[in-house]
Amino acid sequence: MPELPEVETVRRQLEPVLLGHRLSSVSIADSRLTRPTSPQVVEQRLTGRQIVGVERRGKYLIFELGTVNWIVHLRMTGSFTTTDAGGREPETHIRARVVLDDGTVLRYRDVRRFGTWSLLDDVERDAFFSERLGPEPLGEAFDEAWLGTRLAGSRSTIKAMLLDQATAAGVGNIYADESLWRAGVHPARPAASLTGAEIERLIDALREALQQGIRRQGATLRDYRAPDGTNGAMQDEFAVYTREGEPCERCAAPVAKTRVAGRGTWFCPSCQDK
DNA sequence: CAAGGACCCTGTTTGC
DNA sequence: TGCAAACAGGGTCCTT
Repeated sequence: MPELPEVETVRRQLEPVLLGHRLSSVSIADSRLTRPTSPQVVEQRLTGRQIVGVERRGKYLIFELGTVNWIVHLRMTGSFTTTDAGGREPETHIRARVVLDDGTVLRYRDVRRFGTWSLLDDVERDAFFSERLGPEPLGEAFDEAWLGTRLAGSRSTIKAMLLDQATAAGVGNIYADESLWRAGVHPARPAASLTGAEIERLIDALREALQQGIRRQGATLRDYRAPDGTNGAMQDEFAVYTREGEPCERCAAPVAKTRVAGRGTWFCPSCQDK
């Protein structure tokens, strides 16, 4: 489940491979990928373009192609792999292939076919992001004033608010649970009940969890792979996520699993305040 | 109108 | 043991 750290890892690996190169050929094997646009139209519009930027916004990858932006969301099981790197990449569920002008082959794999590719010009892109994404949690705009205002006007749980991409772009199930544990806040707490001190702690906790995820090149639970084919290592450092029954490393109480905001949720029932 | 649920998918896990 | 049902979850759309 690629979240901000996983997508940022993908971006950092793809940037040096793609930047400055042209797309010699593009073939898309899954018509779902580009809906509602047809794969043929997207193939034709991508082919021959030069990649002048490789960016990320929330969980979206943005390949800047001059007059158009190729925007990719990996959703649950999407991944890019570059070949020539030993040919060890999986052969199943390849939904698209891109060949660069230097012969590099970029493969797009997506078992569950939830991922999306779209082409937007700069105006469309800005509108697309501004109407659904809040600030980058690692950026300056994500501060106590912003989060405090959002939480104060909410009647849902803090976990649901963290998962809302309009609160902080790029947070998913893993980093929501990990940051709430770091902050010592129970995931089912009403968002509006957090104190100023808790909001400050949560901002720091979220940033730390995301930065740790980036340092560890993301978390590989099942499908996620970096473009060079390697696994992330963040799953080895989870404090609570998927660790039901194991001792909390802060207070030794067993980690509990429950369901919050419709998602599997792991937390320490002893040191995350209800 | 905010909030919760269904849905899209397919491979894996669970439960009878 | 075998097989069907449940589950996983990001984002969108629909309902409450």
